[in-house]
Amino acid sequence: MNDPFAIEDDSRPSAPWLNGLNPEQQDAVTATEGPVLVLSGAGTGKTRVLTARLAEILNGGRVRPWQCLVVTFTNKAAREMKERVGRLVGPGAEGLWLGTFHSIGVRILRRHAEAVGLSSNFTILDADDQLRLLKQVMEAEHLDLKKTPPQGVMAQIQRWKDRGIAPDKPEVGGLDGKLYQAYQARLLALNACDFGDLLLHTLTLFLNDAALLEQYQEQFRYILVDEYQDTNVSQYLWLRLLAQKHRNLCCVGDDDQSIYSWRGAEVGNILRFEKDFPGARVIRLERNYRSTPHILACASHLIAHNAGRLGKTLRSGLPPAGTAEKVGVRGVWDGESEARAIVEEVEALQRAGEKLASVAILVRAGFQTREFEDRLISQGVPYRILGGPRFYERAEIRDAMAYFRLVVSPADGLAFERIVNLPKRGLGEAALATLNALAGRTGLPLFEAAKRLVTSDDLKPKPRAALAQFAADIDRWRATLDGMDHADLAATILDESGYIEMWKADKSPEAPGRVENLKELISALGDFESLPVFLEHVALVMDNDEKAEGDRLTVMTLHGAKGLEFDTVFLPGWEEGVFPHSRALSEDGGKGLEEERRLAYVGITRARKRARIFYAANRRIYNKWQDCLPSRFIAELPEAHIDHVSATGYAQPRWSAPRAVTWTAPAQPVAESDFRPGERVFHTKFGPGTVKAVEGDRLDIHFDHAGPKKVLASFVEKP
DNA sequence: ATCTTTCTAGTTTTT
DNA sequence: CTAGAAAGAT
Repeated sequence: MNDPFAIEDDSRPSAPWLNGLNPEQQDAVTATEGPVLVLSGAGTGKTRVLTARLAEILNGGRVRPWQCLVVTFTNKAAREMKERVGRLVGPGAEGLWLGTFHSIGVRILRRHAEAVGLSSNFTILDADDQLRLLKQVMEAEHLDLKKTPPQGVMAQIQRWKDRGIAPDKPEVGGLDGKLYQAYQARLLALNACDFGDLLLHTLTLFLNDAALLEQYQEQFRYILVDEYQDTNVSQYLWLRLLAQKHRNLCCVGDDDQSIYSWRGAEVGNILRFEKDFPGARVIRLERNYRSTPHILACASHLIAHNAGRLGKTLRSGLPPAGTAEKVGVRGVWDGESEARAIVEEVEALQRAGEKLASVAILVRAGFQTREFEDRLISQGVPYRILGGPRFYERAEIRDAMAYFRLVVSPADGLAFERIVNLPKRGLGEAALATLNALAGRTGLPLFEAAKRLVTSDDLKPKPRAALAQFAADIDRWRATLDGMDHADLAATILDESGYIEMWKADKSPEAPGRVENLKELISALGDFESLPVFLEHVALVMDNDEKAEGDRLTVMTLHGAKGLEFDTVFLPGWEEGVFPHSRALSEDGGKGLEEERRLAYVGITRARKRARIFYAANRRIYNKWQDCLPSRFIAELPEAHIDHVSATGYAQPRWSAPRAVTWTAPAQPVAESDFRPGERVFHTKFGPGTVKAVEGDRLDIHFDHAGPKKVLASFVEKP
């Protein structure tokens, strides 16, 4: 991202991190004192500014690295930042507090766990464990899990936690509130935290202990926050507390790229920054160094339809290039022809010498990847699909991890329950009920209770022997924790427990893959110093470093694409109901629609050179054919910057390089005015019918066999 | 205790 | 339609 228009600041020759920055960027880097909000549009060099700012602060020699706190949202962002800061500042960055909100939260919480009723070796539960725990709580309350779905209750609990509301607050009420309290009590009893707790507990800690808060406030003289538009209330409160003393808080974000409100993110945090931090400076980064002017114009025009923005206008910071293509908008017949058309274009790009790694297909929802995968396979185009179940979320990995967890911490009841009968040991409901009763009566962890239970005659001989064997195995493995190499131990556990054998014997098609994953898990373990260190890492960093090997096309969701960029981006499925998604449309007050529009904005701005939008006239959803209307977002694009070719033929195909692509209109182009109510027509899918009403290019047709439907005029022919 | 049938829901998912 | 979960059958 070199800026040809950058003004070199000669007065600071000793600040190489300012080299090549434009004036706004320099401003954002050097305004180190006081609250600063950096509104950073897509492709405006945000990460660079953040790193340079850090270099500015650290190299000024005013502070030690451990007095700086840098918070990111993803582990990936934290990793990248660490790397870049290391390169820019070198050993001067040693000791910096840099990490995700959650990892920083854990770090603080482990030091002061007792103050919130935990001990410092607490376990961190993932979504799966959380839900199982809540189910147990609800079953204990004799609730009908069908009438009150645990997922719904969990969502409410999560919402409270996201908003920084502890279970004892007055806002917490109703059945959900009661369950929240019970769930939280269970977590404490298990010495466990869920993700929300990592922030909520830290918040409680600070609020209950003014001296401790003061200590951290004093320590963090400079605070930097990335992706500020994605913070939830709890994170916001956390930041506000910590920044109160020195007020050197710099938040970087883009309200137009806030796409996680359904996960608790509050755009409001960014919108009200100036009110919360009086005297805050707001710096706008609007020079985009990524996309062509056509792409920028489309993105800006589209996002301008949202109300309640802070307002930014992206301008190109790139030297003008006369050859830029307009943003392509293509109407196709159905999902299959959409996949065919896109893959054809991909192949043409490939022939023209483009790298597949610089091309992406960005879909709204996961199910859309399927038709592309089919087509890419049949055409032999190398691809990777991102966003499936993540490595550490796979059942076999979680099972194996449960074994490790139980060996490391015998009190981990959730791990115990998960694997006690896996592989099958003949320990069913009856045996577990007996065990649970004992654990409940004595207050012992399940594993301890199991050891006691097998000394009695409360179980039948068979399950009793099985349970005794299981407990003995776990204890035996634990005994070797210190002496044995941890990767070897892990392999031994999976072998001797019969777990890996279970999958090897499994005849289902996915079983071999699971065995492979388990082997990968063992080898990944080698990179860590011990089993406990590995478990902590996995709990916080759920992703497995994607090895982006070979030249492959990427297929992923729009959400997954945030922060990435590609030369060419294909955006399929721009139809009402798909994108914007119907469920987002039914949300209150247009909020959902605006977020969908931001998602569209994110999608378009991923493209450097080429963006292609597709919409289909028909789509099969749950095996039912539905006719679709083009997304309203298409109408919101500026005509001068798009090149719209649809079956209606009202736009000229201006297919710029690569040339090899031919556009085939699925039906005979017919001018829309040609149809009159009462006229007989023929539709390739629905057969013959009679026009009932004409609405622009949409026709209400009563089909002889298929009944009444709304279809586009372009897909209808005169008989 | 485990296998089999029946039912239901079905966006996005940084930690 | 179809995957996953829960209830019923053996």
